[in-house]
This record gives sequence, C-alpha cells and structure tokens, in this order.
Amino acid sequence: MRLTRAAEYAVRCVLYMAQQPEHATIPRKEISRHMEIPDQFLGKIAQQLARAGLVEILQGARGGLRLLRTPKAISLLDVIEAVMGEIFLNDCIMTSLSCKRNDICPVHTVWKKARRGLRQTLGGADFHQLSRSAAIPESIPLDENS
Amino acid sequence: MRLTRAAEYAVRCVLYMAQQPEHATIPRKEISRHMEIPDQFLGKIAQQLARAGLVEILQGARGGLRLLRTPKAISLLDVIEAVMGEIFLNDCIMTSLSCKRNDICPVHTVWKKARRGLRQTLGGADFHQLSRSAAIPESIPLDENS
DNA sequence: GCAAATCGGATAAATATAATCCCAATTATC
DNA sequence: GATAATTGGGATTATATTTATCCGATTTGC
Repeated sequence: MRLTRAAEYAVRCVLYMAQQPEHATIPRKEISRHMEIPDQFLGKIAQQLARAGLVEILQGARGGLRLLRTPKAISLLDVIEAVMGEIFLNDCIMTSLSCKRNDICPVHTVWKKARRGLRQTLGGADFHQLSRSAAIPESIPLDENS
Repeated sequence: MRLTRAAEYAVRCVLYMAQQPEHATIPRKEISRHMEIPDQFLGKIAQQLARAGLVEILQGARGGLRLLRTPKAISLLDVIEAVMGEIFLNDCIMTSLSCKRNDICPVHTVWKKARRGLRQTLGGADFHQLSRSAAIPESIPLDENS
C-alpha cells in the first residue's frame, strides 16, 4: 500500500510546473530532466493528467505541458487519483460471503472511514502550498546534449 | 492503493477465529473452507500472523490456529500490517532531488499526516467490534470430502 | 506406527507496474 | 512549403509483485 512510481512522478511533475510562471508552456523534456522522470514515461503520465483536466498538452514545436488550474486549485489527491484511479477503494472483505449489506458490515464501515480520512488529507493539500518550500534543485545542468 | 488479497484473507481469517470460542484451536482447513481462502495460501498467511504475534500455530494432528490475544486486543491495522508490512510508507517524493530534509518538505508532511490518520483509523477498529455483526455464513457445507 | 496437520522451500502462474521503441501527427519558424 | 522540434499512442519488453500450488519433511495425538 504505497504510491506507485507513476503517482510520484506525477506529483513531481505538477510540483515543478507549479513553480514556473503561470500559464507557461513547459516542454516535457525540461520537466523530465529536472525531476528525474523517464521522458517517455512522463508522456504517458501527462496524458493521464490531461484526461483528468489538470493539464493541457500542446503538440508540435514549442509544445509541452500547461497547467489548466492554478496550483492552489490542484490537490495532491487530484494528481494521485488522476494516475492511480480512485485510491483505497476496496471491495468489502466479505464479498461473496455474508456481507451483502455494505452499510451494516462493520468492516466495510471502517474501510469507508479510512478512505474518507485519507482522501480528505490528500485533498486538503494544494500545490501552491506544497511548492512553497519544495525547492527545485538548481544544480542539474540544462545540457541539451544529454 | 488497495489491500492485497492476502490482507483480505488475513482479515477474514481473524474475523472467523474471533467468532469461535476463546482459546479454541481451529484447524486451518476449517477456516479456509468457511472463509473461501485457498488453504495453502492461508498457510503462508498464518505464518505471517504468527510472526506478528497474533496467532499461534499448532502442528500435528488436531493442530491449527489459535488466537494469542482477545479479539478486543487485535486491530485491523495489526492484521493488515502483519501481512503487508507497514502501510502507506512512502519514500519522499523528492528523494534524490531537493528534499533531503524530510521535516521541512511540505509533501513529506502531508504523507506523514495521511499515514498517521490511516493507521489511526485502522488501529482503532478491533475484532471484537468487527465480529459482532459480520456474521459467518452458516450455509457452507462442512463436507470433509471436498 | 499411523493418520492428521502444519512447515517451508521451490516453483509456477497471473497480474501489475515501469519503461522503452518507433513511426505518425502536429506545430512553429524560416 | 520544408524543416526541425515536439508530443501521440499502440506495441512491446522488462521487472516486480502478488497469488497460488507442489510436495517431501516434520510434528503431534491416539
């Protein structure tokens, strides 16, 4: 029960974008280079972020990614669920056994509570806040030949 | 980000045991039959529960599993972590990037909060409570030939 | 000793995740 | 319009994890 690497990459990606000038179109390569994300893999992730309405992908020369919302309006939950689907969504432990009535099964009740809490915490963390002190490393060379 | 099937099986297993007379030694096959768990797989899971100090495994004829604690003293978290290891334990998203100082990185702070909340919810659910209304199906035949 | 159980290492099978390949399509620019 | 810079996206590969089973060894009750 941990985030997938894809989700981590997605968070890094949005974090990087949140620290660039608003409405800027940021080349994918720039993001992958700075945040140490395999470029092609980031391509896939970007598509998921786009499907979720978080970013816009611009094709062609000078293309790249652009945030569709302000960092303040994007939560960790948004990004994570864009990539992983709804998190902590478990079928009831007793499915196919006795727990047909989800609202009564006490195990199910705990699931719901756990899920709600987790989504609330992650949903409450926005990228404006997050990007404040999560400084992007300056040290990585921008060498285009790499 | 869901429970593994092993964790579900483990919860079912302990749930079943919590509904039997205290201190009873319950044959593994009885548990696997009632709770629809592959018997050999349950063997592995039982070992993990034993390592975690939740159950005792008795070998030989008339062997089986026995709870080492009262259901009241076993939480969902205990069982889940016995099988899955510490849950929701993520390396910081920025590891190897800028976030060397975990206590400052805001992403890391959210992780910790999410983790704490989740563990608290699952840690607060004990098997005495859980087993109250999670009735075990009576309908499955006890046919030894199966 | 025999039957009933579990042990536990090895292995297989299935699934999920991570990453890459590569040609097509799009766009800016000259 | 040609060219270069980009992303698109289906197919494929690689890797890891999860799930499950096989089977001879061991333990225990009777």
